[in-house]
Amino acid sequence: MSRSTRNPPRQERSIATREALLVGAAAVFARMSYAEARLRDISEESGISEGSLYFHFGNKNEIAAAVLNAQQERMSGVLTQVLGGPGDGLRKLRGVIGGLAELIATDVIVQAGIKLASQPTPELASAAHDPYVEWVRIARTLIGQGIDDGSISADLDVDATAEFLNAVFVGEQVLSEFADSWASLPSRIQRVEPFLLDALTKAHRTA
Amino acid sequence: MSRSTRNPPRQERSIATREALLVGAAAVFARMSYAEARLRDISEESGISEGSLYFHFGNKNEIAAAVLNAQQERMSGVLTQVLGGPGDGLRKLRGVIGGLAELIATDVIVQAGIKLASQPTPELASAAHDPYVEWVRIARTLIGQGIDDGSISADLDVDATAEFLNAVFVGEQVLSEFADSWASLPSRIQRVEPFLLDALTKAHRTA
Amino acid sequence: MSRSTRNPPRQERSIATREALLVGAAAVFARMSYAEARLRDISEESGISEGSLYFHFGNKNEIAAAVLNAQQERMSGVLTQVLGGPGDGLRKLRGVIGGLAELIATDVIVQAGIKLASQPTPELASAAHDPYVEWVRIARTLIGQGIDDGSISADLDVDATAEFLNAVFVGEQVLSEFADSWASLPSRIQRVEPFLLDALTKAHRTA
Amino acid sequence: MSRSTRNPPRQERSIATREALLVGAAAVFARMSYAEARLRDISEESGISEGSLYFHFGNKNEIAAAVLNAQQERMSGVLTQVLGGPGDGLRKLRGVIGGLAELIATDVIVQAGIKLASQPTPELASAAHDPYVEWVRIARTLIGQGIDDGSISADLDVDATAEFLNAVFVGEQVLSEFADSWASLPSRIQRVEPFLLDALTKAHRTA
DNA sequence: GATGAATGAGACTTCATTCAT
DNA sequence: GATGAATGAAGTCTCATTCAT
Repeated sequence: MSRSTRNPPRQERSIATREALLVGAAAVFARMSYAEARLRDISEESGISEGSLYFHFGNKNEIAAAVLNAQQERMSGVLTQVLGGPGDGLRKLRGVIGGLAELIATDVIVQAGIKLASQPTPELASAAHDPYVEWVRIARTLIGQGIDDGSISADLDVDATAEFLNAVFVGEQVLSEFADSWASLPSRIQRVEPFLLDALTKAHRTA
Repeated sequence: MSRSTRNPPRQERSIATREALLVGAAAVFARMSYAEARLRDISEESGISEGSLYFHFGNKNEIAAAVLNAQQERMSGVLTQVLGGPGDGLRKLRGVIGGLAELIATDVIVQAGIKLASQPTPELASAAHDPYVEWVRIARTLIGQGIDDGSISADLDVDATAEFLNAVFVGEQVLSEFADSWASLPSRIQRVEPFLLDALTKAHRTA
Repeated sequence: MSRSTRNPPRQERSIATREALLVGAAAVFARMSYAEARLRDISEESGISEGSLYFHFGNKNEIAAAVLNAQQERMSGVLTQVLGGPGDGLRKLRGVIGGLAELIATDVIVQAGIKLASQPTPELASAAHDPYVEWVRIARTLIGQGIDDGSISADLDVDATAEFLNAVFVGEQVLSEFADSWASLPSRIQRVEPFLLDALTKAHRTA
Repeated sequence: MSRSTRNPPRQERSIATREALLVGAAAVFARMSYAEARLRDISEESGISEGSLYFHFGNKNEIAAAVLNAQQERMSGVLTQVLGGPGDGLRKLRGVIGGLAELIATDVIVQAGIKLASQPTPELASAAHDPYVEWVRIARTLIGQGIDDGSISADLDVDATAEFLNAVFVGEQVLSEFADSWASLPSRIQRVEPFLLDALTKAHRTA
């Protein structure tokens, strides 16, 4: 029996340990606040000892930072994929929203990132807010693109519309969190989608 | 100067101490999570000793519960006032949203309640969610009323519309919190109000 | 209506308060250790506020000292009465033991004193042990007297016999305390009395 | 010098730490009440940090419970040894008393157990009283045995005699504790042994 | 690389004591 | 004389972090 099939080489083992810690930490941060989460919880959730945690991460703050980085990567993955795909501005915008909702509903690392963002340690504030900033930037771009290609109503204020979309999206996230069921996010989004479509495509009444 | 003018009687003094603790605690809970907040922070913020805190409240959890109760009362005050006032369903709905936004923007106790609601201790969960439940119930009522009196489009799904309004409202709260400025909430609401009006009054496209 | 019938004059009122505190404190010290007993317990037991306690006694230690003094007085009362009465040495010895057992069974202040003696603060050590010292001194005296008047066996070692009696007496106190029923002390003493009588009156085998 | 001789392996080290805490705690509980004993005292006495205490025991109460368990084991050890040895009922009874007195005089864990028994926390009450119950049960058995084999006077009431022996034994424990010298217990027992022998072997006068 | 065990800073809470009314 | 209210010192316990094996 070769060692590599039964016992992975050190480097691989180490990577697997790190990954287990990351996922375990995400599971913990997804269900309680950063301050409430104890390293012991992460250790139990991941099956890795607390001591090992300090081999892979500098301290509690850094493991949260690593979760946020992983979240950023996964969200970027979805965004990149949708943006590179076919369709007009409106279609892409709906695709982005749906894709992110799907991701949030299923990926514990993204869920953890969202919870961490609502109560950031000063050191984490920037990492926690970056994903939101990126998503809003992309929403703005796609609205502009949609106005150009005619799929979105031309009389819209781009900034106000982006903020509006963001508010709905963030609000639904919080509400699904309250309901203790991130899984409900996609169906929630579907339920309010008619309102979003109306807002984006119908002529807009001035206040 | 008579003694009585300088030192208020015991009973008043005690009530004032309790109030100072409540407001101080709210200020602390409004800027950090329940778990992060130390009794020492509350003591320093309120100018009342930690020992006294335990004369007025049973423990840390109970002072948070008291903040949530105070929040509930203040929100009910606004809701009652608007609901008892004049106007059709749509007007009242806008009044309620505006009134709550104004309250949230200015009242530290309400702000603290909102933050506490996003990371409730099991014991606090119910108290923390009650204000949301009440607000949504009222939104539903007013939408129905608006449909009856013709101020709101008749083809709307009452539940979906209430959820949509709630999502926007909750989302704007979170965004203003992220921006470290609750004060921005009323203007944020104003900025998205055209979208809300459209959604409530224009004929609604079926998904 | 004269004040004195409805509201006792200050001095009497004060004495009554002090007495209530003393009895209340005894009731508390009789059921828990000095360190466990809280001033609040004494206040609740006696119906007198904690603040008042500091008008009548200097601090927690002094109220325990006052309980011990009161115990001393009551035990002396019993001893004096029996010693001044009729009878030979043996009869008086039995009278003292029975009298003290009766007192311990019924008087909460004496019970408190006994418990305090088993865990004395340094400041209380002397006051707590005095009653025991006095009782043993009297036992020795009475044994000597009994030997002289022929009611007690002449070949006894006075000191060893006094220690033996003391051990039995102290042991029965502890056992009735364990049984959570000081009231059982007199019947316990009666049950072992034959052994005591034998020990005091029969010729004694040398070890 | 090889490393292995200087630092014992983890498992041994851990056991040694637990033992040090147990003995240190016993030393503390032997000289002050459970409520007076501070974790800091135990830490200083044992040379182990307070934090470590919570690695080995759940809380202050559990460490006292562990002391009581250890006491139980040691007393059982002595009892088993004497009971399995040679001799008639009287001889074994004297052996048990002497053996226990010796143990109490020298073993700080047993001393601590005795003090804890006099002021038990509700949770500890049962564990604290068990050793007494066992000792009395064995005394009863041996008295019966002694009556059967003729070494103890046949006209004795077994229960009353056991109670009497227990009272003397408990009383001497308390008295040696008062004298701040558990070491005096064996000689105290020796001093009153003639009375015990008389009580057990001479014909018994009815009350 | 991994981990069991140890540590100390600091959190929440209790309680004897004081003081203005 | 009596008391409600306030205080701060000190106690128990938790937990991020370290280190020898």
